[in-house]
Amino acid sequence: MEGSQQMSVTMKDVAALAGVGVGTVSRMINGVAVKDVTRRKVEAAIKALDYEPDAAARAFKTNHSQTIALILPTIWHPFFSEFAYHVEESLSERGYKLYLCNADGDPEKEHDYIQMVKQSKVDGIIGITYSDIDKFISSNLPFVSIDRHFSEEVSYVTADNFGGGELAAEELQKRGCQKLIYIGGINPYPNETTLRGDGFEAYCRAKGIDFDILRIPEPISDLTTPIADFLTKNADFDGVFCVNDAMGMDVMTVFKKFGKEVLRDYQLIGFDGTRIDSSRNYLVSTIVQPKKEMAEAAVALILKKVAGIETEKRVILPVFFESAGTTKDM
Amino acid sequence: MEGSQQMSVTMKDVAALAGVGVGTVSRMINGVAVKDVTRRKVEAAIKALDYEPDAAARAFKTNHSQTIALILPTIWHPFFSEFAYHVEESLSERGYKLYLCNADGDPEKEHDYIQMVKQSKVDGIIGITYSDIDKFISSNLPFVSIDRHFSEEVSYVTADNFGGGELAAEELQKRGCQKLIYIGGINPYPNETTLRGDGFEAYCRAKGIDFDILRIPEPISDLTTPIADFLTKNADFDGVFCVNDAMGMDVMTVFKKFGKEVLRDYQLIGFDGTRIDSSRNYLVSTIVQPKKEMAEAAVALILKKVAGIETEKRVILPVFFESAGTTKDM
DNA sequence: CTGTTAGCGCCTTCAT
DNA sequence: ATGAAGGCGCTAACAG
Repeated sequence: MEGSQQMSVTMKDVAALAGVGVGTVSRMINGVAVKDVTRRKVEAAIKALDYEPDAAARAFKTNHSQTIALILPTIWHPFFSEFAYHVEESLSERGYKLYLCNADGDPEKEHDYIQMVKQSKVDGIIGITYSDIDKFISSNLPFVSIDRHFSEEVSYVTADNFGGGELAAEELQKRGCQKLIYIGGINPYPNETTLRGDGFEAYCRAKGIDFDILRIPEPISDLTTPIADFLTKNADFDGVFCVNDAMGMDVMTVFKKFGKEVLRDYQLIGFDGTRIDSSRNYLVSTIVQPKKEMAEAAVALILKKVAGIETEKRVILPVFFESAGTTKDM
Repeated sequence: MEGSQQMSVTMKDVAALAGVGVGTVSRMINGVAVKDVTRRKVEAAIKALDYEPDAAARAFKTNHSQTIALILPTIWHPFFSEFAYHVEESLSERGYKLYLCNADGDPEKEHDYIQMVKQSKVDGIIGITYSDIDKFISSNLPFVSIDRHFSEEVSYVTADNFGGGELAAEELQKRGCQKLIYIGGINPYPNETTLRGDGFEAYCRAKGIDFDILRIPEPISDLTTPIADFLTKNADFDGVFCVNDAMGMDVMTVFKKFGKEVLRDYQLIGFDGTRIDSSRNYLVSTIVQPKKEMAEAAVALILKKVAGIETEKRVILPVFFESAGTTKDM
């Protein structure tokens, strides 16, 4: 680091020092063909002046900010933070920046955010939204949705939720469970997670497995009451599949109140593949969503759209099972 | 939503329709006093045209992007993601956007990021960096550090780590522990977390409590070996304090291999206050860092600096204890 | 209080 | 392949 320049040095300064026109410098920066001797002169000037292109000016001029907005319910949740981690990594490798937007599941906040990022000339949006947002997305702003099917215009990336539900039922069955139950939420905005229960149900029916389903209306403030109700009619289960890991952990806590211990009285499988760290174990046995692959697929899609390239309408990625202490070893 | 305009409408269009000069429109947007009748005309025109100011143009012109960059090791970690959540919330309330930067603890990536965000005219940086980064921060870019003391120029926000260490020892003692141990890491870049062990040690000495300390060099790839070594000399402990919750969970796993069960054979307190969700329980008994308050303090500091206001050099926030299943009830 | 105007740094024709 | 010049949308300084 030499002396820190007071005023920022512009392309004009570089051009002057190199004895060329600003157009030439601009072309160089943008990787357009330039004669070799010229290139060297300009490069020397850039280094001498410690010139850095002004990203704000370029964004202004080109209407491209090299920025993608990620809108999600809350980064404070392992699934979203892991997903966001991979999105950010993938974007930064390509020279893109990331706006982080927590919408808290609030449609109004989501709308405000979309307005805000539109004004900021973001190049595109990756969104995990559980509310009805599609009408706010103008068709000319590239948008990729996660876990949510919008109109025909919008591409989306999702894990194989239906297959994951089937897989969960199968893994419980393989471990000797006789009576399975599924516990999930239900809310007015349909989303792909509903398919987890559907897959579970389909598998049970196909294989003739005894099962039952509990869908609790969201938002869920109290889990104890609905579960207590449910247990009066279904106390004999020995295998539990929950719509996600967090629910699974809560369910275990509630079951314990009713004298049911995991492993001793039942086995449990969650969904997501939640862990607090890349090097640590899953919190419960779980159907793992391939978050890294999903993130990379989302980034690939959005950048294609930014570039004006036609993309596939949807990407469905496979899930897999990981045992982690709430199912028996085989 | 009316028809979507093809071309973006500019201030000039608004001015023309309202029959005023562009300066007037600009002033209005920026909240400068305007005569009431004029204001109404302009507001009408804005609504009629569905005008939105171009944030990129403003950033270009003013050199302020209303954006703060948050640089942290990885968002994929509950402490950072909770912290980031509150930072984002606090910023968005004030009309600021947030660039999320995962540096992975890599000094070079941190450096690249600082370059990148400088070019993008971010207004300031909030950084949680565990590497030696201060030399890259030019003094004219507002910077607030978390958990890390840099030069005199840089303000920082931190929890009371020393007091937290004392508190952990006290809570273990109150619960009847006779022989305490501390387990933490140690690395060449000094940071505030070291104070947790120091506070623990100070309390034990002051109260005449039997204790021992294990500091494992980072990065820690294997916890079993150092703990096995340590246990040969210190098998009789009944209270454990870990530098953070994640370490605490790992330590419990290792102890189990050696036949030591938490609660039965020892009690354990971690640090951070890790939970996967705002409505869920802590993963272990823990010294909770007030992440929301820390985030708000960091935002307040950085925005003051952006505004050119003198700020306090450091903010130290109090911690508190929360029991969650790895300590006995009292 | 308000209209007019000069750029901010860069990209992009348009000639050359 | 390159230099010159216009203008992106906005703010701020200046005149009125």
